[in-house]
Amino acid sequence: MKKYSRQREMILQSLRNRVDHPTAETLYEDIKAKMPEIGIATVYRNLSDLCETGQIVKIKSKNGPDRFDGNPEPHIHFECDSCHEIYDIYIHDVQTKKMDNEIQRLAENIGAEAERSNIWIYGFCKKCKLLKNINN
Amino acid sequence: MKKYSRQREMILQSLRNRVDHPTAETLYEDIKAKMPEIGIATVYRNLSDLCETGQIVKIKSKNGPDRFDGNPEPHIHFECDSCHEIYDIYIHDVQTKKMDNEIQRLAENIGAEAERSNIWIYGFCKKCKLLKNINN
DNA sequence: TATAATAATGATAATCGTTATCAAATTGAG
DNA sequence: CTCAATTTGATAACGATTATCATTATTATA
Repeated sequence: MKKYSRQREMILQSLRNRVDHPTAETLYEDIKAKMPEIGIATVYRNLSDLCETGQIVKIKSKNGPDRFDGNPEPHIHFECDSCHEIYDIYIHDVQTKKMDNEIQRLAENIGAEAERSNIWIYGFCKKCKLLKNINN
Repeated sequence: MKKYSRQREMILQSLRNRVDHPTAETLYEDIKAKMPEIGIATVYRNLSDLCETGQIVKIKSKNGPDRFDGNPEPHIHFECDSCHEIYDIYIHDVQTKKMDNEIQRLAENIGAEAERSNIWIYGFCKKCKLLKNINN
């Protein structure tokens, strides 16, 4: 039976209080400020647990260590080709439903049943797009 | 200046001759049968090179080592929740264009410019869907 | 509230996938 | 064919993550 732990709660809250998608290491350093006795293994262990219960989401980075997303609600990720920052894109229900239908039809192409989907978009973020235009 | 190598060619062809998405290790074992002197470092090195030139694509697996896809043409990946097999979904030009427009609009939500996108669908593949129905 | 069972922790060793190093072999321009 | 540049294969090193395990924290129950 699963027991409460101060550390797990702290890890969850720390992640939820951020808008970015930190690595386990970043989160560890962050938490050590408030909870100096915490160990890195505890951070990895709980991040895994929280993923399994669906409270957070693990993100496989193109290169470098895994990242974590404190928002389990389905949304789209955008990664900038220039600054490599990851942004969330939220869409309204109508758009979501449309997207889901499209996804479902795509799965049917191979006789499969779609449960979830994961969409990544790559390109230039607002900031880097502007910088690019200034320098040209 | 880039030079030809028997090994790189063998790695590319071996990957292209498969319909699955093998790990570097699997590919290495596969190639050793025909080219016993090849080293694992050569496989990793060339897979990286081939990715950089866009001839193949690296796939970040949810857990376990990276996988490689010999088909650089844009397509959608489906991963089965039950057997974890990865399937390709190809879509026709009309569907692709529609999808691209949708992606472009999504990026505009955060003021970004979409260059590429990557879509993963999860659920039950044809085979596992059938098995599930039989057992219930 | 005290006890006891069980789960979680933190330190650190071990593991895994991948990359770096480097002497020897291969490739290709002249 | 020669020679410079690139690639190779063996293996050491690395970084991220997981496993181990004695100690500590949590919680059900007396």
